[in-house]
Amino acid sequence: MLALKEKIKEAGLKTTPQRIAVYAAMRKLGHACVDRVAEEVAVSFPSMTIATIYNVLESFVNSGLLVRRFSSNNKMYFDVNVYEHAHFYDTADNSYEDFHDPELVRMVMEYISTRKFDNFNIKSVDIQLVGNKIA
Amino acid sequence: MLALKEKIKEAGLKTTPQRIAVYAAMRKLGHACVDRVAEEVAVSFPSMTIATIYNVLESFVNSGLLVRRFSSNNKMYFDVNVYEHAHFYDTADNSYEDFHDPELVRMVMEYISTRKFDNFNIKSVDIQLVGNKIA
DNA sequence: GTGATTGCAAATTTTTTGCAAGATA
DNA sequence: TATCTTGCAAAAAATTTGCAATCAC
Repeated sequence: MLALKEKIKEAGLKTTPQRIAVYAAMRKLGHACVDRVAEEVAVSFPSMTIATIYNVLESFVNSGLLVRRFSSNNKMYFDVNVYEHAHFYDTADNSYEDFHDPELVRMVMEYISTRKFDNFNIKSVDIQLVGNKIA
Repeated sequence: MLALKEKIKEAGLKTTPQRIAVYAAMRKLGHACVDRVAEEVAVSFPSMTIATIYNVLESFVNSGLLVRRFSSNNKMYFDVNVYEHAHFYDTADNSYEDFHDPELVRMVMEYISTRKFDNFNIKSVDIQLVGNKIA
């Protein structure tokens, strides 16, 4: 529990019980949409409102504690791992799974760097392996 | 205009004026969200309702005339180019631009194919170069 | 003619907003 | 204590639904 507070403080945010609860939920979930976070938070903090969850998630994104993910179901998703990495994306349930493969990211970044894009400033590269979990 | 009808028929769909208008709009726009399509369609077909636009877009996705794109602003986006290709994604205005580079896609696919994923069936790979257009 | 498609209106889902009350540093 | 954060309630934005009327083949 201390590590959670530390991370929030480190990010330059005040450590409120609500923020701790949301960050703990994200630590547990890894990737999640808002209602999934709400569901998880409700276990230990049922009085927390959905507006606060939105507030907290946004403050986390703005301070670099979470990153938003790309989705194809018109909902916000967040990732607790903020370093650049690839993902599996399951189109059946819109879930993510990390694909930890620094070599792949490095290879793509290196390839990109050989190209000149004078009309676009690339900040990151997002790679998703799209498909479905095998039952 | 004939090519549009042909494509729709080819996809196994009845060629209604509404579908032609939506497909023409997508051909012009390349990538678009629903309200952008509606705006474009309204020029030539102002009586068309938003529900029909959703219907048509969905029928197009189901029949392979369009593909959905991943976005980070909780809205549906569609791509008129259905073959696999990478994109620039501008986080400032949530716009896409094609990054036609078959070599990149091939390289990543080849790299992926050297890995065994026995719990995930990969259908496609989505690569987005995330950043901002330079003014 | 028949089944698919459209239009409409209402509902649902997801996200945002404004502001008063409360908590943190 | 001053400022930031939370809770609430309402609104806005985006998508979906049901059904009757219309259209394409």
